[in-house]
Amino acid sequence: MADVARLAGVAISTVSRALANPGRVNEKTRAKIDAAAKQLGYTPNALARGLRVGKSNIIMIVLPGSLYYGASQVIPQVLQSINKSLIQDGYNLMIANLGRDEISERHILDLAFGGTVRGAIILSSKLPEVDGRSLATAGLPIVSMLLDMSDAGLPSVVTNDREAVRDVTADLIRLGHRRFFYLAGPEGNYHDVERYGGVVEALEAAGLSEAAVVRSGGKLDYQHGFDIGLEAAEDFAALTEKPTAVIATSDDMAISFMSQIQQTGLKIPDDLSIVSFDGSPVCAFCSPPLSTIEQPVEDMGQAAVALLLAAIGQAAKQSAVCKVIRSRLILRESMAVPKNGA
Amino acid sequence: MADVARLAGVAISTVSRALANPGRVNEKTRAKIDAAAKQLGYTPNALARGLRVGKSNIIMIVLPGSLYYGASQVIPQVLQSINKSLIQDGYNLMIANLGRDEISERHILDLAFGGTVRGAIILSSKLPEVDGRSLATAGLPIVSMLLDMSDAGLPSVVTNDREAVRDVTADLIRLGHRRFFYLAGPEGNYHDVERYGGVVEALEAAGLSEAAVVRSGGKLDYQHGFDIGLEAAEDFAALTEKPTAVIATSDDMAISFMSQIQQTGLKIPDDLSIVSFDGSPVCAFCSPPLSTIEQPVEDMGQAAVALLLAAIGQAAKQSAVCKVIRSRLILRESMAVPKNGA
DNA sequence: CGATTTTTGGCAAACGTTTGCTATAAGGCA
DNA sequence: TGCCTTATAGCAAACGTTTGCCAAAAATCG
Repeated sequence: MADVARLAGVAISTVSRALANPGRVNEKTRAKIDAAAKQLGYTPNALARGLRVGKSNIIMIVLPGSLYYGASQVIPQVLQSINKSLIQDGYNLMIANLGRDEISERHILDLAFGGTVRGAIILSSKLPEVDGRSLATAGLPIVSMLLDMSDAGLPSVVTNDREAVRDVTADLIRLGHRRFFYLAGPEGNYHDVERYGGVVEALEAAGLSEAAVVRSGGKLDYQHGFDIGLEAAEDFAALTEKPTAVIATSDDMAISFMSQIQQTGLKIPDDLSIVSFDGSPVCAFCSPPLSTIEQPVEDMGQAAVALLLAAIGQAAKQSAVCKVIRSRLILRESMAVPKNGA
Repeated sequence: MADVARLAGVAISTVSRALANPGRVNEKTRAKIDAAAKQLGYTPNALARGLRVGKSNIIMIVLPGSLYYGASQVIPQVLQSINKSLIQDGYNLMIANLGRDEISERHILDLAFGGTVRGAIILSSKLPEVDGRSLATAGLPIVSMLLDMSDAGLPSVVTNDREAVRDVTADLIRLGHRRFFYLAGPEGNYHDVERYGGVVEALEAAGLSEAAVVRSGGKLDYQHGFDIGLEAAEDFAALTEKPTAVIATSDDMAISFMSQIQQTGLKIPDDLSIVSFDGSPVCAFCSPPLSTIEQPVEDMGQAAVALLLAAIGQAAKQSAVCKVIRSRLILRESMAVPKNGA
């Protein structure tokens, strides 16, 4: 920086002000300084700035291992949209994987308490906590994505899962379906609770009882979506009275389930309608094309960043809001009026 | 840190030595210091350390936008395996998207020249370069992944694409196929050159001419894989003399192509065999299940990290090696002896 | 017990910025 | 010219570490 100052013929403090602050310096000298910096190929040292200012420009995204697999593309899309939004405000994105091991937790806490990161976006239900240090008490702005954790004081961005699944169940009822098969994610999981709740609400609204839906799965995590579908196909085969509509909580489940069930001779959608979650592009090319509820992850990413930057902006912690992004049903041929049987 | 020193009853310099360096302090006092640090919930400030030591512990991964889409899961798997490997050595992973815009390039250069990152793993064919600053001259250890850039002096990790596609083409020839349809990625792209080259090599080895293969695509980037497959289906329909085997350079292409082509009444694999690239899990559940050449991205990630850490370790730049990870053909029903026609 | 080695204390400089301060310089206005 | 406003210079402290140095203390050894 001293070199730049010398070349531009100004003081070192002026260079600093020109480069960091916006309006504190005359436009003419700023131009001179910029030119000098460019000529020298000078780039301010981010570590030094961060140290001096007491805050970094790095945001960390906490990803549970379970999100990594499957055709749904949520991870890449989330990362891309979040990174894009962050960059516009001069922030960088750092990845932090959260596993079941204490090491990954400790690692995340080190990042938080060590001043490396300025804020966090978490896609996990659990906040790392070990040895008395907890991410919740790190004094770090945090927003939760995918899961509503506004009760715990974290601003959150979620989709209207419950409503979406309620609507699509109502659609199925309207088509004439009366018996349902529900492919569950991990038991007790936020998404599973919401989605199953939506099914039940729709049933009740139509005067049907919860007995109209058979649950399958619930043991495996979403990352084993394909396996869940396969097991569900076995469960389905064992049923004496077959449901006519399937509601799957991920595209992976739906795809493997459908593939398996078709080999037993069942026709989709004539014998069985299927709808699932996530909006994976590949669903369009299944046979038959699969109806799916799109997760607007890009919008969610943007919203999460907006919330986080707002939280960074204001010192005092506001009350936690929960922003709901509407998901969208992509209707394809896998959903139809039940033709055979019943 | 001063607090920790006081509580442990030692000097501040001893605390520093105990926490940062390994062997410079007695085991007993180190334990005392660790206990004090834990009790106080102390975490060393990474920015300050980085500033003082002159190097950060952050590695940046440069991702081109084109990699983000599709069912192939390369991005998540690469990120996960790289991050996992890095953490074991105390490094963190930062994401840097490389678009076609100058802004993203400038951003990456700022990270490199501003001392934020210690090294980079790039999955892009182009090194950011603007205003005389270039990533190549940032004095940063860099390794290239997916693309062989050892000619340009970058240690690289790639798969044996050419060989893999040569082998599978030879398999197809052995099954009796004589006319081929090749779904290309972007023209001139490293992968496309390698893979197409493999096809031609296999043809020549079997005494067939390059005329035995019809190319389709080449205009769109891999991120539009599904579209490429759809267009290819049109191209295929227009052919008077139909090939009996398809070699697709991504699973996305193969999936949409197969879906489309089946609607014209063609049977797979009886009328047409298909094999593709990437090893997406979803291929197992296509109808028929799709043969695909698995990209061992996790191994590649590990290897890339190993290479990078080695480069960081030794000050002087060694000659650039190119590490080849073997890919694996997952054989499924989409490849068979041509039954009809011919 | 004295000699030697290992460990620690204490000090201070350094890393590259930012920022508050005062003082000087430049420019505009009456 | 004198006064006021605005812009910059120059200085110095601060951010939280690491690290070289030397001296002091402790441990080890013969």
